[in-house]
Amino acid sequence: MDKELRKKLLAWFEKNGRHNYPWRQSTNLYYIFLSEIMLQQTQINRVASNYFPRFIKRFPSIVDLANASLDDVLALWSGLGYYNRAQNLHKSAQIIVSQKAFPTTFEALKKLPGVGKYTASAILAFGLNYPIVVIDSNIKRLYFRLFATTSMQNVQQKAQKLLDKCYPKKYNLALMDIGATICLPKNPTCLLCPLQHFCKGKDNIPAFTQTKSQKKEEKELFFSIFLKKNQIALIKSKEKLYNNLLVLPPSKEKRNYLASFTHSYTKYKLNVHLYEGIEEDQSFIWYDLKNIENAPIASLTKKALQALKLI
DNA sequence: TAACCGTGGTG
DNA sequence: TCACCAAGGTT
Repeated sequence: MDKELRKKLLAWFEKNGRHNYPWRQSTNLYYIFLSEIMLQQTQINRVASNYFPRFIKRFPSIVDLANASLDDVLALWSGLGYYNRAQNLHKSAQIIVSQKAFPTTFEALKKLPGVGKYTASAILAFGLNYPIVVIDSNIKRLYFRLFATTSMQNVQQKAQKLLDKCYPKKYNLALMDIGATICLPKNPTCLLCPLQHFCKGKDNIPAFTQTKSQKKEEKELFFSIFLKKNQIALIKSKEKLYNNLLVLPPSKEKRNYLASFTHSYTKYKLNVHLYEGIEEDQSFIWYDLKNIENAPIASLTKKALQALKLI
């Protein structure tokens, strides 16, 4: 039974797998590593069409990345979100270069900052064709339905048994691609699925589908705008949010109102208000507006500058 | 362990 | 329009 499933899976993958992404056509561990970090909780097309090629062009090798400044890495990451990933990517690159070899064991990979259980196993399976079970959210959803369970322990056991130890890379990529294109969270297209005859949960999809709903929380944010000779005052954030990025200074006194806009992320719905700055601070970093494309800033900051028609 | 970390696409 | 969500990790 398992053998037949694997055969169907591989046949489907050869024909229908998403083979065109650049990191899939390479065995360069740096490419695999970079793509895995970038793809965490991020839409694949944004990575494929923009950020991945941009990074490879600017930092062709892991040595180039390790030697770059954090500001340059954050600037290149600007707009992609979850900026700790960029900082951990940078740190990990430095660790790997200092060790003079790319780690090739699960334990060594998982020690790298920003590399968890999923990423470590993905690098082993996709980069080294190492026989290991890979479980991301796509594969988890697929396994829940295939095995008709909602227990991760159950999934781990059954997945270990099902794993194709001859073709682990293709096997895991196939499951991921089916999860991403067929076994969707809502309205999966079971009729197109090569595993439909093996799927124990296909007649009761909702029972084996986890949903995460979170209540929105509205927040008001106030920032100060200081302008001087086509330069704007920014500060280096030391908060968890946007840590080490350049952000607008917070506004305490609210006198000369300039503009407002909204910005949403995870459970937060932000109402952002911009006021004319009053008192300058020594911590200000005066940044050339015409060079803002190369700045380590978040989308929120860019939106503010756009609301003021400064960029 | 549950909360937190971003953003833009999508139906 | 807006809730959901996308190759998770850290604390």
